[in-house]
Amino acid sequence: MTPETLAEKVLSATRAAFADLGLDATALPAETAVERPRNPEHGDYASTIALQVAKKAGTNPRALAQEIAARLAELDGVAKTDIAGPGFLNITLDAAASGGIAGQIVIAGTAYGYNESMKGAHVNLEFVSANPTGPVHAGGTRWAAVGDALARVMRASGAKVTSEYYFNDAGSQIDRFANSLLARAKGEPVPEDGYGGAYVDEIATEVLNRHPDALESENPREVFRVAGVELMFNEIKTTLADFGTHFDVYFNEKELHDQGELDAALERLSKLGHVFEAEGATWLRTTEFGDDKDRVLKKSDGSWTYFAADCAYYLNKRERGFGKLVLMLGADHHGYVGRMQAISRAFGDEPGTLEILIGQMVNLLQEGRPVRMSKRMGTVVTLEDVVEAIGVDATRYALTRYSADSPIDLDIDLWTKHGNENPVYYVQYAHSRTHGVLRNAAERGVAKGDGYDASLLTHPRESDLLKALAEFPATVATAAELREPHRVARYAEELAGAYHRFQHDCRVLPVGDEPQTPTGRARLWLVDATRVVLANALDLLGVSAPERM
RNA sequence: GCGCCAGUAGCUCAGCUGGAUAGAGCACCGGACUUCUAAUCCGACGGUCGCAGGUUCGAAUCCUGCCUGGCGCGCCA
Repeated sequence: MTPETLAEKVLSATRAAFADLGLDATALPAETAVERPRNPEHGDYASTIALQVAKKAGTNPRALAQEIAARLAELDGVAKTDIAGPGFLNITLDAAASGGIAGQIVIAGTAYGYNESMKGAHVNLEFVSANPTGPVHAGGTRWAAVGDALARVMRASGAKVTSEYYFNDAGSQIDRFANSLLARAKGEPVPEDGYGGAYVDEIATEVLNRHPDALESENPREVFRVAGVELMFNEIKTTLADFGTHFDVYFNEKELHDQGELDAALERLSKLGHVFEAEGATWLRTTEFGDDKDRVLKKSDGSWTYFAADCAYYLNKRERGFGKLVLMLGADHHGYVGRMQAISRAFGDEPGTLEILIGQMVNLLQEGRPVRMSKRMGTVVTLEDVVEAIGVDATRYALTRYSADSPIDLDIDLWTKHGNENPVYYVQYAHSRTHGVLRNAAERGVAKGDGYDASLLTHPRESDLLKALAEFPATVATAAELREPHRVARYAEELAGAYHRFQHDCRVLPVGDEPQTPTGRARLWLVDATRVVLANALDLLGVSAPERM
């Protein structure tokens, strides 16, 4: 029995109790969940439903819990029910009922964990979106990992997700980039407002390799701009691909200009009555929608602002049919939240149509000291640098195991350790151990068989492991709903721990020439189920699941 | 000044969107290798959940105020 089905049974038992007691059924929630009590004396699962609804229904929580418990106790699979404290409902399952999950998991395979909590949602998920003026830096790297994991987690929860990267290869940032390339190609220092760093030299050299006559051409700056942007962007794309992050759409701001979409957006906003002229410029009255100041769409010199393109891009996404737009920004851009939300409201969309996730900064530590980052000095830490230092798996894992709300101190020394202090190894090693057992079983001709007796899985380590395995779909659903993929990583660590403890205490394969026992066979199913779930969890994070380490 | 985020064990962080005695890893101390890979496991130590109020059967979690730290507040992109 899964926690989900048990929760449904708790709810229907409560409904039945309400009917029999003549209570008002409108006090009942649409759905409920059971939790795993920390204290094993409190059973396998606990429900607080009686505490939650008793007051609303005008009854005593303990008495109500008693009624619910009596009905639950009659169900197949429920071994025991108890009432504790003010009205906690503690439920103990039969070993056979909780052990069945292992077989279900093995059969479901890679599909286990899939849930439909976001079914029907059509999501546009935008992240990274760095302009091609330099390599992806540490902050962008965080989103490359978290955004990709979030896309996977949402898809595993039934949502249709398009991952998208928005960039501009024509703005003044790019001009400064082009000027920097040109200066370095001439052997001059980069301009005051230019970009420093070794990559600028490398790109400049590469442009010269491809266009040996670039400096003598009619418009050298233009040659460097076009070729430099292309080289830079290819490098970014390659780096992201090597990192395992895939984008469905690379969207260029230029397209909005070329298609006249800024004018269209302006017209739409004007018709809606949110645009006004002042000081020679055209403004959007974003303060009407909670922004702290109104924003300029068209400057007094007639040119568009970047904000105007944001409006057009928003409209473009909505017209492509997305009902939910998720935008991931670094904390250094959180000042945009107010105006971006105002765009959404100005177009008449419901609150919640646009969701903006803010990720805090990433600091790199080495030998306990912060690695100072400065674009000007060229000491910016890039995605490639981090990957080179600690590898793709460790980087992705390190960036996805923390809540986006909290700043990360990424300790290079810790994440390069091949030991249990490094969480990614802890999880991957658990996975590889399952393969080890299954490999040994195969070599010795010990078969898992077509079925097993779930009631034999009664060891505390076995029931802990089973309960952990059963939680996976709910973890994925919660991670998707809350946009918090770090929950999957934390879950994987918990599951890995439960497995390590199980394998330590519970012998799976026969010792020496002893025959295979029914318990051993049931355990083999449990090992296989753990293999499936660890692999699925790591896959959601984009981290590899090695069979040997 | 205003806004966003954070403050939980010595350190790094979880805490299942209000539940039972607040957890994990690291560090430190003490144990388990004749192994299914010890990249593991077990035990011990360690807390005024920033502070003060409030909401209720019940608060680390929700509300208000304050303190501390990070980030941000352009007709820049």
